[in-house]
Amino acid sequence: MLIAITRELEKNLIQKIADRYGVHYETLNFTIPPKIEMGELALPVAFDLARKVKRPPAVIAGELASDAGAMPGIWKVDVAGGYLNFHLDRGAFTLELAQSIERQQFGRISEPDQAGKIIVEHTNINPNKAAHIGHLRNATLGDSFVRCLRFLGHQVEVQNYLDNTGVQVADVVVGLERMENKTVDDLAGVKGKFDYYCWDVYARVADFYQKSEENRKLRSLTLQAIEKGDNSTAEVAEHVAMRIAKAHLKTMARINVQYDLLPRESEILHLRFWEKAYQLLKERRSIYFVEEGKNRGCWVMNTAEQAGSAVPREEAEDDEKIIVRSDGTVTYVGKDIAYQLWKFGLLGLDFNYALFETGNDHPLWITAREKDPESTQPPAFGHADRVYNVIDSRQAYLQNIVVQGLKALGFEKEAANSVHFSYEMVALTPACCEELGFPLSEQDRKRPFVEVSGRKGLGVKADDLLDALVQKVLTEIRARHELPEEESEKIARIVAVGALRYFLLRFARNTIIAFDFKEALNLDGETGLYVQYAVVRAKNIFRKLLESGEDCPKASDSYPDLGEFLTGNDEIWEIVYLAARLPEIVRQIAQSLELGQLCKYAFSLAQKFNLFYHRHHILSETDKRRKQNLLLVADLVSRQLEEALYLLGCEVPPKM
RNA sequence: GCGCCCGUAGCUCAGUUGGAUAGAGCGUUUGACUACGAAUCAAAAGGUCGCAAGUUCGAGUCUUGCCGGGCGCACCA
Repeated sequence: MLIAITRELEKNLIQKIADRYGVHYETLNFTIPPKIEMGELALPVAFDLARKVKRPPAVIAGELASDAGAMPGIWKVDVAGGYLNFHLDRGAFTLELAQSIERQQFGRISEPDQAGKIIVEHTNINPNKAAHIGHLRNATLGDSFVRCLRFLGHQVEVQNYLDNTGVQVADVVVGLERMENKTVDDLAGVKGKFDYYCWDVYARVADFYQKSEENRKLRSLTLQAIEKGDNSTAEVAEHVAMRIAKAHLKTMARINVQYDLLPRESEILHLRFWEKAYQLLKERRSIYFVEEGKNRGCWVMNTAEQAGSAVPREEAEDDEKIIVRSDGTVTYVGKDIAYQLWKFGLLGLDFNYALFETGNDHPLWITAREKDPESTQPPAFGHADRVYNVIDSRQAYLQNIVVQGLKALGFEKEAANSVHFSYEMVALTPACCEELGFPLSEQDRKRPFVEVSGRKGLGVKADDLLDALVQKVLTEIRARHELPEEESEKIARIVAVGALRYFLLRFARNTIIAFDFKEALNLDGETGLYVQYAVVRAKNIFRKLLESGEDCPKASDSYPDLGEFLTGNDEIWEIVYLAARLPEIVRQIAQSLELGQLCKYAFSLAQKFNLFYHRHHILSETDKRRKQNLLLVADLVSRQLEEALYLLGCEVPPKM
């Protein structure tokens, strides 16, 4: 809606500028004036034109203002300095917004900006230990991004890749089989949180490897046994990977994260995805065999900007990334290239699929080795036009190689549409490490943060953090309300998840989150809870209104003096205008991938609403028309806030 | 050594493709519940945007150099 008005305005002005000055712009950059009294949209184009036509900006702005006066949706235009400031028709705009919200459109225009299917891959936790806070950041970023894309009308498929045959799983299997002497049957009998159990085992494997060369050899022997299949070690690996994957899904379900498909590495191997990709890479000469030097016997990809025979061997070596090892096994990057090709439908192969039981109503599929004749028809997976891989920034180098692989194969368009959704890690503050009972070296204690390490068992487990949050919220609820325990717990869960997701999403992607319990468990100030509370307050107004037998206003009702009311109330109009900007914010996020912008938006809208709530006591308002206007505003703000919360993956509790 | 990222209030962080007076939260100080529930609101104090040049109508934002910190650059993923 707002976007439509802006586009219309842009189109008209570009034309007017061309007619009057003979200067042609492709786009115009609208900004927002510092104060709402100055208007809703500002355009500094006169500064730029001033240079081009050699006349003062204020004069140019004045001329454009008179041209732009009679445009649809624009009430008036004025000039300040060299800025062109546009004022919207407040009453008409507000009613249109209210109607759009009532249609569940939230003020957006209906068509997506670009058609085509989008795949978002996120979470991707190695299924060998419990999920930690770093994984939560990945999953919340990925999940909220998916929600935003779907809000904009895109078709999105969410994939959570399971590296069920990798080194990390092998390490835990070594620990279980060789250190703990466990068989599959023993493991099946392990009660309690299996992912926690493996967390501890995994943390001890490093020491086990340190002890002897023989122990270290077990790693590759185990890995080979897993890849080969049909043996007891492979069975243990299968048990571990799937059981832990289920634990991860359960953890993620707690924070409202769901997936459409679980592609497994084992299928990429068994269904020979890699062999197909290997063949393609060799045919197109994207990789080559090295006869001598340190990479002797390997198939490598040259990652230099301009590779050529002119470069001496020793230098070329530094730019080579090994894709196939000298023992003939493929590296992770190789498998990832195959997987990425499949995502775009370029591999000419497909997985088999089976439904995966999750206990919730969202259907989840998993790749399977064999076709299941009994299974219902799976949806058409893959064949994306655009792919986002949510992976932390330390893997930027590898993501680049995958994209280079696509380019080398001639898939330029797909390479350009492969996006590394990069974000920085969650680390621990030194204080947090000590709280967890981890001794730190003198050097580490001086550092701003300490990296989470699964190998050392150093990290805050996702479920533990959530439990701590739920407990904290629960004590707050008990102090405020007398409710049945079950209801308190339900509210506590919603509030805790809101707080957690908001906390993880509010930072910019390339900000390292130095995790600290005090900060993460904080429930004051800029938190998800604050936004939830604003909605709860708004809903209380409408609940009371209904209880007293009055009707809630509808967008289709008549509001005879709404325009006048808003013209006389800049503060209230400012709230409405901010509420209308939700789709614009979401559209920005589709570009910037910065979910923090949505947090900031929701928070500032909630802040303005709380002030509004404080200043205008609606239910006791005696002027009927004024009351109706206030109710309309409260309603539309509350609904936009609820939608923003939904996009952040947060729910609204019935009370708090 | 090469590549990428970050230095903004006491602390934790925002700051759209360069735009109008650099913003939030926490913490500190002070005030507001007989109200749609105060998990709230109001007010105050707090800044050489790491340093120095440059680009231009305009720089926290772009360029270069320097200082300080982080992350990559495996026949691991």
